[in-house]
Amino acid sequence: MPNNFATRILAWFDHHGRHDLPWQRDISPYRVWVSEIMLQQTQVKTVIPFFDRFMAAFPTVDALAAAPEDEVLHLWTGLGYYARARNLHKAARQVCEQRGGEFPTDVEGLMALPGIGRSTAGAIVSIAQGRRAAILDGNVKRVLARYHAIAGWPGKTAVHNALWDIAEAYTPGERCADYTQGMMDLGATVCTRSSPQCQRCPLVGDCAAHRLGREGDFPGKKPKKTLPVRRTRFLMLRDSDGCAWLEKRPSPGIWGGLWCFPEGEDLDPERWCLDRTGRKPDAVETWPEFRHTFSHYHLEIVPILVELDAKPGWVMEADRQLWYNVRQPPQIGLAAPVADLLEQLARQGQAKE
DNA sequence: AAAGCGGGGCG
DNA sequence: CGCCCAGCTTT
Repeated sequence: MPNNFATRILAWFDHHGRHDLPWQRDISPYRVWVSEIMLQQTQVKTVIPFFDRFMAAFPTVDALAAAPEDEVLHLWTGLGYYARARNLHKAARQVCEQRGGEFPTDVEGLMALPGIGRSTAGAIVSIAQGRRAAILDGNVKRVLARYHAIAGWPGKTAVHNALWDIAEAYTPGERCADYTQGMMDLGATVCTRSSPQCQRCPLVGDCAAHRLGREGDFPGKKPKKTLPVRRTRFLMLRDSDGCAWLEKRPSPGIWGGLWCFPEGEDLDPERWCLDRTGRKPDAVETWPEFRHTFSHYHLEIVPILVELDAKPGWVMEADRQLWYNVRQPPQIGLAAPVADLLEQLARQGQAKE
């Protein structure tokens, strides 16, 4: 017999939960896994088109495992947190090579795969495999922190552990998949970060935060700190064919595995061009600086367009350097500001024609 | 423009 | 444990 808490969540889910999300069709561990990885740090509305494109390209874990990493990152371009894509790809290869394409069926086995932690493992076990397992994503954290008025920022180990204990206690053995989906839906649509719709909440009668009139105080805020600012130059070398020079970033690291312009704070475009091509640039144009913000610093980027009237004949390292043809874009992963600048270069090229 | 979101890896 | 990893939405 489910506990009272779970009973209310389930009854609410039946009438008000989301039942038509793309990953709720043709449920499988693979589809739930991909959706859960994409949903880390990213909202449902943003994920849906990426999920659909990803599934069309890689319908099975075998298809994903067989794909080149560049293609996986290409389909992740714009979604962010690219380590998620690299881990997804690595895990797919592990599942295929070491387990014949079968996913582990328990939380511990799933957590051994790169990119899968306790919560994501719980989601796969409960939603895809229909067995009892707890999750604790941002939505569930918010619901539980408010319901029990748990003080403190969940990033602190003590708060985190307390929330996990509660999550485990409420997770029912029956209809665990619906309960898990229901908790996520409740957090996403009713128990929202700002302006929660408490009158529509099945837990309103017992919610400690609501009773105190302090919904906004839970969960506790992350201590804020001012982000440092770093500066860099992007050297956009363009040849006579309109192709741009890109280099693959080392992995791990910022934008690991993605393709980017040569970049550096002290990079001298004239010097760089002369050193690499043996000739001076035919035109140099400094574009307006813009800011790109990471989780831990701001990056002020100055793009510098360096034009060559010829096609340089130097030898490339094919694995990590390429000429990007804006008219026939290769299937590779691009850092968001790089994708943006390439698009501007393409538009500029069109205007000239 | 600034704040908030948020899970997993790693040292 | 604290820090490292983006990019989107909300305010």
